[in-house]
Amino acid sequence: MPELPEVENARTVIARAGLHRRIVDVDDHDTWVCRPHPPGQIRAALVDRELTVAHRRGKSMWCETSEDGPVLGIHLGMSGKIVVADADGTEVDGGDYWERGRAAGDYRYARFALTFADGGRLMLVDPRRLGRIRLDPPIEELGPDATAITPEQFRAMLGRGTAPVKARLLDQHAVAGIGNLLADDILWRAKVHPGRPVDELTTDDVSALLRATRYAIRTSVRDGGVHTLGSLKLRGPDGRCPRDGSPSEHGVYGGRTTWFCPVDQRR
DNA sequence: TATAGTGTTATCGG
DNA sequence: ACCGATAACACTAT
Repeated sequence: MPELPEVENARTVIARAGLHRRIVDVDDHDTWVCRPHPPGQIRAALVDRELTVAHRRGKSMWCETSEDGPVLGIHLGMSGKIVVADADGTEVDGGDYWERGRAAGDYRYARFALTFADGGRLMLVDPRRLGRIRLDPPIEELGPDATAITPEQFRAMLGRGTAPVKARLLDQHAVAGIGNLLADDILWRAKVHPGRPVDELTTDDVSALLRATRYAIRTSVRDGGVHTLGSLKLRGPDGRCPRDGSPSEHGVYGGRTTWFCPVDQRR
């Protein structure tokens, strides 16, 4: 269930195991995941080419292809994973990132796959089909990547409007790469209430939010996931604030369940 | 058995 | 036109 760190891991899986291999077949029959492309369109565009570079911005990935081919956009959605397997189905890379209880070689949720000349495959495995594969994705519509955002860009991103700050942090057009758990961690760390309208943030709030964003993104990427974030302790009916031990509260902001400390994070 | 969910986007309303 | 809220997508975990 990817946040930015897991997407970066997936990008490295592609970079390690999916580049410079001739594509001989493409399974693009899932027209929901591959929308708006009709079946066969992505296949026709990729067969006999290779992936040459794997990029990431926020939670979106894209690969350049050989011979001035199209760009292949990959988004993992909420349940997608990249798995590279050998011709016999043995996982070569990405296979350690998997839900419990799956039998080895069970690719029933592969929604898209590239087959290489040696029979190996690169798959988007995605039970919920919330992931997305498309040609020439509109990367330029994304905000600056959360790992590289400058203070000026950060201030501009929060800038105008009446949106709850949590909703703005989740807006991939404003800043790319902050998901629900990272947003809660950033707000908790900065001691800002998730429902505060962005145009009511003080200069100190903005500074604290920038520092918290830097910290949360850096440490979660370093740890390979968001599982080490302190704010996770806020979640659930028995959730408590790791700083002061007070019971957490929750609500919906920006359409997502939000857990916060009512003592630290006042309106 | 019922409900919520680490994401995005089309659509609707103000 | 801009901004924000909501539903939908399909399956799993609790």
